[in-house]
Amino acid sequence: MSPSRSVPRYRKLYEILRRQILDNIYSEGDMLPSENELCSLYGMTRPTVRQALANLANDGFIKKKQGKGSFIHRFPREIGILSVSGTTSAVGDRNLRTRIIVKPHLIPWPDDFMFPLTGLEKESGCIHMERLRLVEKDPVFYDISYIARINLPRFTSRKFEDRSLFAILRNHYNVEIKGGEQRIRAIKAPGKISRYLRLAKDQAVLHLERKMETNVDGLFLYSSIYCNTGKYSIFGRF
Amino acid sequence: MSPSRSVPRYRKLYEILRRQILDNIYSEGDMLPSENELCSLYGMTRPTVRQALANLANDGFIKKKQGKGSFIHRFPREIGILSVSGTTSAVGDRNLRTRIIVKPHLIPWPDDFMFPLTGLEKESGCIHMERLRLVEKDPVFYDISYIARINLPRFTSRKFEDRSLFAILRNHYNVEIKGGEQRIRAIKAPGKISRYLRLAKDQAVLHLERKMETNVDGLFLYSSIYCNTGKYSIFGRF
DNA sequence: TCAAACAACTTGTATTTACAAGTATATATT
DNA sequence: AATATATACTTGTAAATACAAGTTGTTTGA
Repeated sequence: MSPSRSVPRYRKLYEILRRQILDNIYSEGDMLPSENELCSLYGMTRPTVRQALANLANDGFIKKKQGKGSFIHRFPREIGILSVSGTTSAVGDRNLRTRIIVKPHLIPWPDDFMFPLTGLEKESGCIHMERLRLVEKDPVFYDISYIARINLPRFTSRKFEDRSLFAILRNHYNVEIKGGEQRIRAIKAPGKISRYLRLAKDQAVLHLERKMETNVDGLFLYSSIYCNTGKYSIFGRF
Repeated sequence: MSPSRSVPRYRKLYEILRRQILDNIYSEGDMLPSENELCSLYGMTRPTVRQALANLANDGFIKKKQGKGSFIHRFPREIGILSVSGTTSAVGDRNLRTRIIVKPHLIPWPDDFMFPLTGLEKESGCIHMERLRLVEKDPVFYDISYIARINLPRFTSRKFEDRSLFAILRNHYNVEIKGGEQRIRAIKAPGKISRYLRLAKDQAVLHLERKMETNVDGLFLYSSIYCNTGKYSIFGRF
């Protein structure tokens, strides 16, 4: 009956305000309506409103000041070095394009994988893909992804050209990244990657090995990312 | 009169549980007492207990499962790549020592500083220090710090040998890191730093430029960190 | 024996109420 | 006019209460 089947009210208010902030309804430093105003606007009580605001503050969309109000903070905090939405937001607003180097296909897991795997993951097989990401036509990231084939029907036949891997996982499979861990090194890139990134002789790259947890139990995403930081540097908030 | 002058009750419970977790009272995966048990144990109501638990979950100390309970999660999420407590927790439990290369002293701000500065910062002058950090006797980090001299009396005369810069700021000046931003590159280190880090010829290092926000209005901490990732890699959770 | 239903736990959501504490403005006082 | 003071806002903390929803073990029934 109710169109809101089991979506909490504080969550709905969170989404509404988040949408408004992302759509530039407010500008940097603007004050949100006060908690009491939000209460009457959306017909809920202060604890509910406060939970929504706490989440927004936690995600870096607003900053709260006792006695004053809640203020817009333009740049939401990112998770990890690169944003959860993939590498997209890490390089700002610049034009970012993706070239598939190796289309998603099933392989056996590599022998000495960068992270230990569970039994379930080993049994499920591994979806592997490699993508080159270009910023303003300069190759900047070489991204090697590994995903266990757990509840991902028809995954290898999807088109990955435009939208990011994360967007597809989120929209078609309701998979969301919850957190993860990563190792970072400055190393020399392998020859093949070195050519794709058009590296100078002896030029080092930034190498990330990441394991990402999802909301799906037992499903993790792995990626090995090589970054050419010669022209663009990786930027992140925390 | 009350020894708890203005420290909220949920915060106290947070500190108690955090201390217990850090002191290994529980082991990985253990269940915390239920919310109702915590209520009667510490004489507070569920909303108060829940606020403490929410903060713990947010900091990565526990994971909550509806219908089951709150479970210990050994590794708290870090802020940024390296932990807020400095580089200490980024390399795990290994023996980490600090050598002061350049003692804290007042300098004019560098001309082309890595981040834009406010007028107040420029007027206040800059405390500068350089430290070499060794993991198991291997030099791994070369850390150059810059702090505006805002409300930091007798700062340059303190001893920085043992405790970290962050510990001193926290304990003596009530300065806490709230967030920040950083740029990361893989580059060749300058000669001097290359020698301190005992780098091989042409070996690249990871270079971080960080700006950290604090709870003090207008006070930011800046650091430029060079990491030798040849032997140890930087590990982080998010 | 097996399976469904129930009961007893857990955390999640939400309301209502109250007061404390920080901030800014208007007002009265000197 | 300058300075206190009151006031009306804001967010912060905390209680008491109620029910929803997920999990687990037990009891009941076939």
